[in-house]
Amino acid sequence: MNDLKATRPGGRSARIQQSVHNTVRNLIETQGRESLNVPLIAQAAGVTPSTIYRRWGDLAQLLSDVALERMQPDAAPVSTGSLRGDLEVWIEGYIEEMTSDVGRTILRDILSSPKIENADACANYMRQQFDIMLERAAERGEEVPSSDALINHLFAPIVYRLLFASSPPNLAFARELIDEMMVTGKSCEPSNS
Amino acid sequence: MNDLKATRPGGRSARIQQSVHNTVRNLIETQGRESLNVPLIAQAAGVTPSTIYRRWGDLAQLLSDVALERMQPDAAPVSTGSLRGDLEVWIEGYIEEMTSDVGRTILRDILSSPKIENADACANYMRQQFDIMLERAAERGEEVPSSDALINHLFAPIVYRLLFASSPPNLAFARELIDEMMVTGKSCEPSNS
DNA sequence: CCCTTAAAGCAAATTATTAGCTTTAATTCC
DNA sequence: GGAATTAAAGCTAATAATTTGCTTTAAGGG
Repeated sequence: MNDLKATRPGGRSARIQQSVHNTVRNLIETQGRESLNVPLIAQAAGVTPSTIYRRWGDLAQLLSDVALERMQPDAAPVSTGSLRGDLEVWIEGYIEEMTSDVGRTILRDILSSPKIENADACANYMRQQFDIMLERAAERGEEVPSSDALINHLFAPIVYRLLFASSPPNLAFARELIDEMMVTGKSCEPSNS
Repeated sequence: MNDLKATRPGGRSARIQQSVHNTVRNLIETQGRESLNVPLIAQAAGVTPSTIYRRWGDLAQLLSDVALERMQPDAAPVSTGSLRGDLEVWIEGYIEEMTSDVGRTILRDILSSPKIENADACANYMRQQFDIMLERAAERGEEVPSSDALINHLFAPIVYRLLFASSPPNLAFARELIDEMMVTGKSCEPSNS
């Protein structure tokens, strides 16, 4: 289910990865993210600190991995019968989840790893969700924008504000972006080839 | 020039802040950002480590401050006689600067502070640049989009890809966004009130 | 089953960070 | 202008985090 490309993924390694990930999530819940450090996590997870340092390198990388796991969709987007409806429901859920301090921290944690892999994986998760909605709409015969258009003009502005704005994006903002989206720029979008 | 809201900004404090900031920039140039740590910076800057810990809290905050300083525009955008031209030149410069590994790291560093202030300040710098271009265009009598529209549909997609895409945005991508921008959605944009 | 080896445990050495106290120098108040 | 005041830096000792070398465990392959 996860990025277990480890050379020896059987049993113990996977067990420890799970244990550490779960421990981090629990500690974030109970103690808050600010107070986390490697020795604390190690003790709570019942492993030795050097295990964490050797597998993840540092706290930032571990938090990034845990945050990425949280961004992985657990289901296909709710189907409402129209692209517009699908987008509204999905974006509503996304904004609800991500405008909290916890949510914004998740995004930052993903980006705080020096490796770009996690950020890229996160973007791909989101794109997949959009693609499902677009494919459904296309099957219904709706005239649909490209997934690039969706990302450029709907998703990117929301993420930009989540990351950079002192006041997070709200539902009204998202709905206006959807409105524009459904009127203009259905296709012929840049694909950054 | 900077966020010197310190209660005692005279002489020494400012000197030390400058010295530390300069040292960080130099060390990033010469040693690379990965190898940086607080004791190293302190020694190179000729201060004691506890000074850095007390003023900045930790390395992430210091790097965030230095990165923010780099994002501060040193001049008004080049004036070309048209909004489109201004945008093209400015975005071209921005992309050239930010698509390098160093550039992308600057953005991430700004976001890696737990305080959102620096990210907000960064967004404001950029908005000011756009506002200058828009005001010029309005004075010339051009029909102009809102700065929100510019941020949502031109700048946000570029930043999104800088942060999340394994392959960074290129000039062609930016030009296509500008093209769309100049044709559709001149006004009535969401302002996230 | 045994052999090989990736990954975990353990402990010592190193390095980073914090905290208490002293000193310096910027600001304030005569 | 010259003390008095105090924010911020320096210094050092204590504490905590990280790295490293070696040992042990257990997964994967003959």
